[in-house]
Amino acid sequence: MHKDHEKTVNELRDKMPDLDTLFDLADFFKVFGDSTRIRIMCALFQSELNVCCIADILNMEQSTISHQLRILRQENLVKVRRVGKQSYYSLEDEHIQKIFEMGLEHILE
Amino acid sequence: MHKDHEKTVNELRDKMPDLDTLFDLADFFKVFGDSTRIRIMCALFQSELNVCCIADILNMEQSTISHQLRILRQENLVKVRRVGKQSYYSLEDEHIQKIFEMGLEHILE
DNA sequence: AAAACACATGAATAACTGTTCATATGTTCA
DNA sequence: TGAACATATGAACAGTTATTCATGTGTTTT
Repeated sequence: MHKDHEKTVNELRDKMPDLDTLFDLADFFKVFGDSTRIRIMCALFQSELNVCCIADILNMEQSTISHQLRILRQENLVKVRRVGKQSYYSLEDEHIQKIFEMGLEHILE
Repeated sequence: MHKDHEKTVNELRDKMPDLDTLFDLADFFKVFGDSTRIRIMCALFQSELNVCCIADILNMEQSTISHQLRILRQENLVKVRRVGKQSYYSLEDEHIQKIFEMGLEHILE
């Protein structure tokens, strides 16, 4: 390894975001990397929905949906509104839809 | 389950993208969901780099980087340019940086 | 109060994923 | 041609993750 190489490496490394930030970012995208969660988010683009409704739409078990909603909650992608027996879920903000759409653009090229 | 509920469920289901598309989308985001790959992409935002250079920047083994670059290649996120012994990697398009930045925006809120 | 309902959650399991080690491929240079 | 170098790749292993089943919590209804 020459001096030049070493210099470039150090410069590039310094310009990168904190390691912690990049770890958090990976964790954030990890949430988008599962088809069940993607489908849940996709359903929520249209309207607020309760758990059993989501389970019906995706044709999956209520337990599965609940588990995945917990993960979406933990990463602040969805919020809950409790009304009696039911929990109504909706998207936290519109970043999510934009990221979703950019991904869609990419794969449809 | 009442009629109304069933109707809503069917309507929402119909408005969603194909299941195949959503699977592909999840696979696409899966690539962003690993810190090593995120760091590789992040390094490539700045300039084209060869494998050992990336390994140096991230302070990881060459083999690890090669394996992850293969995954990035398979999802069309990076492209390679061979020059003699070296393989120079760069980002396929600027969607990637936008998605990256949107994710960053979200987690820094 | 008891039954019915909506949802959450812990444990178990099966499948997947990232890293490492060893090694193979292909290129340059002496 | 042979040694050195850059990269790629297969196999193995450890760690992670999604789903299912069983059950718990909390709310409504009768």
